[in-house]
Amino acid sequence: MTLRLRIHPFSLKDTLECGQLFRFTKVMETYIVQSSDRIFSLWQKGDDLFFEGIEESFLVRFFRLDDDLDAIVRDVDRDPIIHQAIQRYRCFMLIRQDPWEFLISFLCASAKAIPHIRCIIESLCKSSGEKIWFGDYMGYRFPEPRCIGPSPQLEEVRAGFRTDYLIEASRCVDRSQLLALKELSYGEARKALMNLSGVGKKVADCVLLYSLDFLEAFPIDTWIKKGIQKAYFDGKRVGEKAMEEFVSKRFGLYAGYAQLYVYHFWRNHPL
DNA sequence: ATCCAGGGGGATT
DNA sequence: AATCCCCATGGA
Repeated sequence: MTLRLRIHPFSLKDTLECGQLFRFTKVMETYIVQSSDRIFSLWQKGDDLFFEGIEESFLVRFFRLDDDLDAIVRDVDRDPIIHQAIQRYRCFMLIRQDPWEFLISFLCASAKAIPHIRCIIESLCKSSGEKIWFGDYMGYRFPEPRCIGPSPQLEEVRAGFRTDYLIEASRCVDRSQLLALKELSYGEARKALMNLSGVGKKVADCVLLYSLDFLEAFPIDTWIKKGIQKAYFDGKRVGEKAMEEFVSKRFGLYAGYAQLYVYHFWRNHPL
């Protein structure tokens, strides 16, 4: 059965393909998406989002339609630069993902290009077995905690130096521990995540923002760093600490949404 | 061939 | 705290 949802400023293509989500396949104009234990299909026509294989309530959480985007954008829109980014990139939605899957995915992502990250993750899922069908499309489930260990199959994933990160995370972390981080303050949760090897500030902030509802997290990667320096510091080098303080003061409680907009703004229009 | 890709860890300054 | 180097892999 096909269901429909109206979402106004919304681009399904950009939201799925912008690098926050890795497990999807495009068949014509339809996306088959896998996230946590779900597999479903989506396509967009104008302001209408059509979907199969999933209930509406899942998508409302998935695309964070439960956020008051108008209020968030109003709050974050604090200078001409972010204003411009919002105008063009507001149709990009922040996707709320499963913390375990997201953590492992971003452990694979360091110093990698997006297409290759997708290959590694697909290969990781394939290596852990468990086929799942959606119509005549066959996918693989994401490996559960404790299911990634030293093995020939894992070697075949060819994750390079990231392999040890995956093994340790699989040994030390489960979903309940990750979800429990939601009860902590942003700073405490961030510190806790950074105890894992392979998790520094950037990856910790991504996990907090994209899977644990810490909207104040503002992941700073190489692109953002360059953009902030050029746009806000007249091209001069800025220390990590100073930059963190700047973005937190400038963008406030919903800095994560600001990050989504300026990230794509600076990637697509290098200064 | 050489560089770089949504980084992180460890040592050194 | 800032800077260097290394980590393993594949694509440009």
